[in-house]
Amino acid sequence: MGMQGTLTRKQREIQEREGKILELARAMIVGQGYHGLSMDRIAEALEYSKGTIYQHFSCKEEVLMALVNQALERRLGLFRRAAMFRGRPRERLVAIGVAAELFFRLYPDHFRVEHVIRLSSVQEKTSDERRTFLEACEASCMEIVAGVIRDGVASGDLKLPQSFGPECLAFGLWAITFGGNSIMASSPSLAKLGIQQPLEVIRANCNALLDGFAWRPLSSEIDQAKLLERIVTEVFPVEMAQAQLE
Amino acid sequence: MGMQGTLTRKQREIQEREGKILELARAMIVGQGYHGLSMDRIAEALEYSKGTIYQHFSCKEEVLMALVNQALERRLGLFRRAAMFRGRPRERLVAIGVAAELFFRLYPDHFRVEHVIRLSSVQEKTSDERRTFLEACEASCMEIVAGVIRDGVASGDLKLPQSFGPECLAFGLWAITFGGNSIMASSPSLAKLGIQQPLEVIRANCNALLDGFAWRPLSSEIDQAKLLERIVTEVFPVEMAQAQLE
DNA sequence: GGTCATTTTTGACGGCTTGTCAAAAATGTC
DNA sequence: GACATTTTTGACAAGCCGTCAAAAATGACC
Repeated sequence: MGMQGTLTRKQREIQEREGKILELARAMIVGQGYHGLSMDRIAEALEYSKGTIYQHFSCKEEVLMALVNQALERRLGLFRRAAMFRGRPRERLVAIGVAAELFFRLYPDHFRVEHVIRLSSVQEKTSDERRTFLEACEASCMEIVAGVIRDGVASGDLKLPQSFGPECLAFGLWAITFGGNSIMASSPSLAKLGIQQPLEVIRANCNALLDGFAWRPLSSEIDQAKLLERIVTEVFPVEMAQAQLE
Repeated sequence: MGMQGTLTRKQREIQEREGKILELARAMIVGQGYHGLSMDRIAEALEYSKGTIYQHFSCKEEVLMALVNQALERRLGLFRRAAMFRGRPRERLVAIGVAAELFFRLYPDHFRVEHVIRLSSVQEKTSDERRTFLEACEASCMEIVAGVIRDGVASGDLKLPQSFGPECLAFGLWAITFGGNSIMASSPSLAKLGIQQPLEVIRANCNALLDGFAWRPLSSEIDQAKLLERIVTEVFPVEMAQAQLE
């Protein structure tokens, strides 16, 4: 039997099946939460036996973790592109903020899945490999943001207090966006609390946080609408078109 | 049979048992996550039959929701006390920040439980009563914070941009603290990412956010150590002693 | 004390889940 | 076509949730 690429037909078949499993698993989680993810039902729906499914993933948690890895990888890609935006450091950081927002709007399923895993007890049963991948993604994201912040300091636009490293500010932005998105996803009555456009509010709060460190140019010194326009057209033209449709 | 208070002996017994169930359930969740919470094992450990447990809570989710209600009530209490701190509005807000931090440090189990419920699909199966209680707690917390912010605006210390209500700022603070705590609880390698003292970092970021809106007095104009000292001794003397011991 | 309606408790049960593993089927090589 | 290897299968053990008829405890009344 001839080789095509480096994989046999069988191996390709198996890879394809793994994709189908993950696809279905994500739909299950998004539809009915982690509780709704059932290995039995995956097997039934895909018309394989349970044993076959367990050949791919040694347990339920492993399936979830694989989904999370996909999600983190995807976001990391958006961050990487955003960080390459041509502009002053603070503007590049805004671009990363747009990336985070796009991730949430475009792939809510991915965010949902990430949200689920932030209960340890799930992580504990997963393989070292996937766990270290997760840590690596987290570290990379952090590094991208901290890098831009360092650029800001280097360019003289920003001066951070003693004992408050770039990572600390990166953590603050991370906390706002992750926390904000989490609350959005889990507190359906936000509008009743007076928050009509949570994503815009998150963006404004991030801006205020940066203003708090007097990072130049201040948000008031920037034409926000114009900047967003530039970011979208230069970095995320395709994604934004997609987001518009929803 | 005489009455004592307004409850019969039996009714008191039942109430006590409910307490024990919740206590045990919390320990299970904290120890092994939501997945580790088992009605069967509760019944076994408490030496009652399952039916009896189900007399108290109609399903697993209801148990979890009861725990969350306890937690939210507790935090709301801390917030209420903090908001009564005597000082300028911005200082009162710092007091609320201390309350949030204390809640996290003193009752990590409660936070953990709250964290678990922020995956919907759990909420869906719970009773209306408990769900509305949760919403009410959330609304009260929001109202307390927004109230202090309004005081800041009224006193002239703070000027918010058009179309950015007090609730929006409250949401920002909520997002930072909830997001920060969530990340802390689920990302054990924070130190590797350069965050040694996450709680202090959260506090600093909150301060920066307020500085971003130029809320007077700015954090640089305040003797932070002294202010914290005052808050602790005036509002949370007991709690702080407890926190110290850990 | 004894009777009896009401409340409370019990645990076997059905139906679902995860994860295992020996046996069966498919595959590929010679 | 025979044989070694890989892949798939599905019955199985063990665990879970939630139900419900039957059993036990309670308490009011005589």
